[in-house]
Amino acid sequence: MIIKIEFDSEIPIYEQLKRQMIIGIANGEMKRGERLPSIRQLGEDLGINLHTVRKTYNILKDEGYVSMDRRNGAEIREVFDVGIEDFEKLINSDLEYLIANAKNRGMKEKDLLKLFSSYYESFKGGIGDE
Amino acid sequence: MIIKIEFDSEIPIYEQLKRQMIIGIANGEMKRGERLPSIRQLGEDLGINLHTVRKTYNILKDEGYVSMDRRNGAEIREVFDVGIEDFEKLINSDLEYLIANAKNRGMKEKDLLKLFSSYYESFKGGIGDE
Amino acid sequence: MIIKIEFDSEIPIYEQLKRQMIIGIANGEMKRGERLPSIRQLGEDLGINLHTVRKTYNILKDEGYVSMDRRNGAEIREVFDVGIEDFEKLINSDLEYLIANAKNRGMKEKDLLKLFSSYYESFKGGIGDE
Amino acid sequence: MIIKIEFDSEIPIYEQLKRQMIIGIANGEMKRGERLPSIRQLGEDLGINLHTVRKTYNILKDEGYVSMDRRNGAEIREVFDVGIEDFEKLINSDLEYLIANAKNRGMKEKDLLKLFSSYYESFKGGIGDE
DNA sequence: GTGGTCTAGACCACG
DNA sequence: GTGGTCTAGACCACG
Repeated sequence: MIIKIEFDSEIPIYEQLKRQMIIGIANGEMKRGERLPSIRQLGEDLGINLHTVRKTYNILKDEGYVSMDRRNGAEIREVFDVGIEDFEKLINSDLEYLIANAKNRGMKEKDLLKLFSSYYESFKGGIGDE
Repeated sequence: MIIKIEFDSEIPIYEQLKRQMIIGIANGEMKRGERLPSIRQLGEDLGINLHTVRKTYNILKDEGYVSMDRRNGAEIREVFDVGIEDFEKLINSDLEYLIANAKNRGMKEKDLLKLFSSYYESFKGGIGDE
Repeated sequence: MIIKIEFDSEIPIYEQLKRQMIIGIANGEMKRGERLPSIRQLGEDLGINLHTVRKTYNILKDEGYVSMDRRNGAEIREVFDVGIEDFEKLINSDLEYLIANAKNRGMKEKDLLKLFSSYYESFKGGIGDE
Repeated sequence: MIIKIEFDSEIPIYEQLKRQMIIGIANGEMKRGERLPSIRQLGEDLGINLHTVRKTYNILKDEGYVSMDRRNGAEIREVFDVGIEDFEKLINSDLEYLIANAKNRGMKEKDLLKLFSSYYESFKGGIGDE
């Protein structure tokens, strides 16, 4: 899986990394139970500090995506059962703003639904489709 | 239009304000050509610093939603033709992440589409529907 | 409120700090809504790094004890409504072990209950008694 | 006696093992003078490293629960007279923190006492009741 | 002035 | 070899 950090983005590095990993989980590039690279390794590969990688891993752990221990390092969890209710709140607020923006910009409901479905399509075969 | 700032949110105040105004534009609470309250007035009403309000107004101006001049203050523009290309990038990246997250959490495409349409519905009558 | 860090303890500094603050909340030395010292200030006072203090504050925030923002710094929340169910699990496992140990050591139920009540007594007037 | 290690717990394995053995002693599953399984055997049964088992045994020895020699292996001691003063310190600090947390969370003294007694009850018949 | 991010590097605990 | 803790210090975002 290819991860690309934009160093001059206003989105923090740890957040960029988190988002790309979550997308990687959705589209099947990362499987349940799969072992993640070590914090040190990934930091080196991406050219970022290991503390920044750790922060991302810890957030993914808190959100239920990842488990970590000193024996096996970090890995994708088999089930994502943590923080669902927090997620519901988040998605509602994010989605409302996103749709408002799209509508104001003149995007028709039909077109947004199409865009929407094409993303869902691109994630076929990832987690959630078994 | 009622605006509600959560002071202990992790979303910056200027961003909360921006989002709510964009939602207000989408659902018709704010019309094209409508004059916005003065920076000083709005800051006072919301109990926030006027630098913060100015920041929001400037961002809305940069994004093409608002025009500002010394005489008339700020008002909603008649056309939103600025910053479209930035918007395209943003919506694509945000939407991809949002859908990835929803899918990983076990939300079915059908249910997300429904949630999605209900938001679109709630914006009936606002800008973009004329 | 006096906080004392043992630098050669096996309990991490951030955990020592957290525990003492939670005890301070229980016994009324820290009140709901009270402002905490800034991260920098407390780090200086205790002779520890500000990142260590930040870690404690962030944990207390995650556990629902503290809210933080850039305007007011950190403060004790008015209600502690986060993470209750996690706490239930934790207390059960900790309590079982603690009691097993006490019983093995020859401590009688009566004496442990007495110790127990004396702690509860010492927290009279703190949060939870209003 | 059944021991269950959670490999993705944040509590170290040697500590999980120690706690469960101490609980087993309290509830009578392990008796005074009883011989413990060999380090190698237990490690194999639990699927953990034998260094880890050795660490637990050594700690239990240091705390006065277990005696070890080359001939008889490890066994539960007849009297637990070592490390009492350490235990006193520990229980006081742990109990204070536990009760503070419970109180802050809104748990009433009555309910905590009830929980407390139910654990004591569940240990009826173990060591400390003869 | 407040907390947040990021880097850098040392040392430690676990297994 | 893995992640965890702690320190140190720079720069930034928010208000």
